[in-house]
Amino acid sequence: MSIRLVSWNVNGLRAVSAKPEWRWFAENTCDVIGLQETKAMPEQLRPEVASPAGWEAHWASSVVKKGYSGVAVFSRIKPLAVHCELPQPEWQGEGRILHLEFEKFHFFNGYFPNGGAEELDENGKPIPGRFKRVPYKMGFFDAFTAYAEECRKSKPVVVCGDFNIAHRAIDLARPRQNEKNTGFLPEERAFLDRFTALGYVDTFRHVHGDVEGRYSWWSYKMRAREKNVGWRIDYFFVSEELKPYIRDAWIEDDVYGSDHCPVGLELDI
Amino acid sequence: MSIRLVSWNVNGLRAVSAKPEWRWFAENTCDVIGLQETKAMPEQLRPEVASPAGWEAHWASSVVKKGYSGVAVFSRIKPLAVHCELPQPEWQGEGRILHLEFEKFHFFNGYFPNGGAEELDENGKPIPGRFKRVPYKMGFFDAFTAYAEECRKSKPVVVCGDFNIAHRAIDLARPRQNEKNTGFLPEERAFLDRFTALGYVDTFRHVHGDVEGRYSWWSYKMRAREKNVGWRIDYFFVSEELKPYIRDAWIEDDVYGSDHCPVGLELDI
DNA sequence: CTTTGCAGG
DNA sequence: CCTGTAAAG
Repeated sequence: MSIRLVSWNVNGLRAVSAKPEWRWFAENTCDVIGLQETKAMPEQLRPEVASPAGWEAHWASSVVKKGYSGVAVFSRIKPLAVHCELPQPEWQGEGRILHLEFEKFHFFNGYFPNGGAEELDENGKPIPGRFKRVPYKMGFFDAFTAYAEECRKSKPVVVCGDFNIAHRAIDLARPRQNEKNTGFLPEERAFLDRFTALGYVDTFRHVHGDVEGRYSWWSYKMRAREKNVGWRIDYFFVSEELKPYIRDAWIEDDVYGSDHCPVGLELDI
Repeated sequence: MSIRLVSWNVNGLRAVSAKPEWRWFAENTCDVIGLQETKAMPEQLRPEVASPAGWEAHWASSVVKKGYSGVAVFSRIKPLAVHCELPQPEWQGEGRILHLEFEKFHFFNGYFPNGGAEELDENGKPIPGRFKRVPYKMGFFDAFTAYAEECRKSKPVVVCGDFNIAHRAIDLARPRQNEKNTGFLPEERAFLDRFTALGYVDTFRHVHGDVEGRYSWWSYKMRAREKNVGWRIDYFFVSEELKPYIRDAWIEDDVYGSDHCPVGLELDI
């Protein structure tokens, strides 16, 4: 027995679900699908997208700004409980977290904040290395980690989604050029150091070791994807109690339709 | 000897000039082309669009809002003088009028104001028949007429462009349904009554009489164009001194690429 | 570069 | 419905 889970930042579910690439969903044989950046309320989608037969669908949508952020989880397994967003109002409203409690583990689907644009000084010139939303991003990660740790007291944890951080130099094509760009800032990388030190295992690295050139996001600019100038910022982490049960972890970089590709995890269970 | 002039509301010159339909321009054998709703500054266009070889180009662009309104005139004949906008500052800034003085006549290319959306009452409900910009539209027409009459003292006048008014019931497919819609309001139609009473001749009607079903604009909604549910709101008027010289006037309703089609005039001269 | 939102027509 | 804009990624 095994359970297969996949995660995909779709960059607009209305757009993706109108493309031929959306057959990815119909052809998918996994048990749980976490989507990020849905940028839509379910009622804005065709019924077969919002409520596909054979799946239970859950949504967390942005209420602070429409067409922004948003996550969804489709599951063939009925969860014991479902929670939208983090517990504190401070971190609610952008539709970033769905928490499904399954029999054997807590499952989190997260669209973690982007660091945003560089801050501008009084003269309107960008301040190198200072990004508008990095403080919010770091606070969000801390709040998430505290909640995950709390949940982990009852059973193991699986976290997937777009972390908007490449952990190590090996996780992006151009590490040196990006040391002062959000997504690879020292303080962002340090969060993933702390997170993994708590016992959250990067399942792709666990399975594939230090393989190079495997990414999950490519800028739409400069034909980055055809040159594989990418970043690995989409992850499946499991709390280390589940490490013995990791059967496989992968990156579906043959799937197009978004600037991200799906990533997956299979657990023996 | 004759001179041929055409007028086209392109609904975005950047968009049209990227479509195959823009071959209309390259294949055009006329002497003067007036465009409306260019929605662009010439420097935003490819050089062969902004400054086509063999033509003199003139532009009046909106300075109050970018990507809005805007007119252009391409001429194979060098004008004696060129004036942008109406003389009074009150009616300037939206890029609506180009006035080229030729040897035998004053030529005006106009994008006359749209009546806008219905005004809302205190409860946010639309007030039937009350449109936000109809007062501005009527003021603009009066200012234009005064200017044209002033110019007409020195030589005859040719006026083309999008008037955003259907003159008579015969000039739109659904007159009854539109009696309370801007474009066919009594006060708008009354302006064209006054304008023609001053001696400005609707050249299409002069040539074709009361022919029905010939329109120059179709809503993009409801497949109006394939059903020919249109309006004739694009005109060539000439002051009656030129009436003996009208050789032809036409509507190029086989030209696609905009919600309007071109209209044309040939004068013996 | 791409997806959203929105104004304007 | 289509063209522009802007914000966000």
